[in-house]
Amino acid sequence: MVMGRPRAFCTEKALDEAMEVFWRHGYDGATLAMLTKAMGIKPPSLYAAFGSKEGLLKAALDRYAERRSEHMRYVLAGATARDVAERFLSSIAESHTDPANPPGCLLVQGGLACGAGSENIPFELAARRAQGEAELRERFVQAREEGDLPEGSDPAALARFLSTVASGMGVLASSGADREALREVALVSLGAFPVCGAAADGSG
Amino acid sequence: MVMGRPRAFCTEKALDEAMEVFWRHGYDGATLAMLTKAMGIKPPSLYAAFGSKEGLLKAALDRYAERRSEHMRYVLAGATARDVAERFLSSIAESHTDPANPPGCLLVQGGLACGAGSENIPFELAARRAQGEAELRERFVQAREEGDLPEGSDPAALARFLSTVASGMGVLASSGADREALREVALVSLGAFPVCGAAADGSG
DNA sequence: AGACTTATCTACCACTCGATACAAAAGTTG
DNA sequence: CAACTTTTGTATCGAGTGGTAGATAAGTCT
Repeated sequence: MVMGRPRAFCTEKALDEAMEVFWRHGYDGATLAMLTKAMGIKPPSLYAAFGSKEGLLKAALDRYAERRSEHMRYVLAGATARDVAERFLSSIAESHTDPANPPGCLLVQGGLACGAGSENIPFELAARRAQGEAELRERFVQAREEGDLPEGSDPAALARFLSTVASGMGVLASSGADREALREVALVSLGAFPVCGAAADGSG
Repeated sequence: MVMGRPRAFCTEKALDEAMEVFWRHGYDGATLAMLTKAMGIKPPSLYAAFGSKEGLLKAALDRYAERRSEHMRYVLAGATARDVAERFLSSIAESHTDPANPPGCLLVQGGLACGAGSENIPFELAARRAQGEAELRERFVQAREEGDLPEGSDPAALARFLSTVASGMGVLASSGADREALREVALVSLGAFPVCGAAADGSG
């Protein structure tokens, strides 16, 4: 074991609590007092473990990404591109209204606009959102190579569309929309997805 | 004319400047120092005119709503429901990437999550977003009565879908996406909209 | 003119922000 | 045991927060 006094709190548990605070109040709205209270530790412990408030956010985002990667693995394992889209949208509808978490998506709630001194936070969150979109895009590129998507359809555009709807659902959920409302949006959105074997010429 | 010393600044101009600050930094991120500097006035003048920081936001939101109502009048004047959807989405793509304004939508950028003392701000913004959705819904209800929408289609669901995509496009634009990207999303989204005369049974 | 009303400016309030200095505590290593 | 290393709690730092007191300026009223 390493030398020195052992840490008295569980890093993962503390990160989960911090994640919830950031999720509910955004980066700027989350104060050190909120965070330390939720995590059950004092400021010096927080700074020793995570370096700064921004470092704590990044650690929480990493943990958030771990959670989401499980969902994405299931989503990307869909048999067809349309399956993937369906899984993606319904997964978003469920997770964004999971009563175990604050409503919406941490990557959206975390902060689209921040004050002086935290201008890079929105970029950080945007980069993480873009990663999810990239995963979808790669899957759709593969799908098209396998003849699973119509010739005229654009994998990148479809991935961006789904990512955009997911962000919108995050906004909707944070406004208090219930799970059924998000499912409805997911269903309508799926109508924009090209059907395997059908034409996608944009005329209908 | 009313008695007393006349106001030395133009309320509308000042509100436009305040709007931009809220738009770019969000409610919590916008400080009094930023606001007064942008508006070209001192704190006492701000408080005399708008009562509080929250009062200033609401006044800016009212002004924002005025601007948007012009767009919505054009959008709702579309001949068919699909016309309305097309106008709505392309209008959003343009306005959310208008170089004259910060990217995205004030009603989204303003604050989805706020800190202690401004918990009601997200509700305020959500209510204003919901108003746009309601306008679309009423227009689609009318469209369906006029036989302009297929029997199986749900006006409320379509309005909510469009509103959700608009929010998502706001998030996308605030991440730095260019106008062409938003147009692409608008085009794909339109594919989810039922075509007048076609069936809408959700089977494909 | 002089009373009255409203706006503006300087200076400042109490408070909270993120972050830290310092010493005591709790372990490991020799 | 003593030397060393790391964490923890108390107490606080300087900077910035939203908001305001009080004096002065700039108009209208009689």
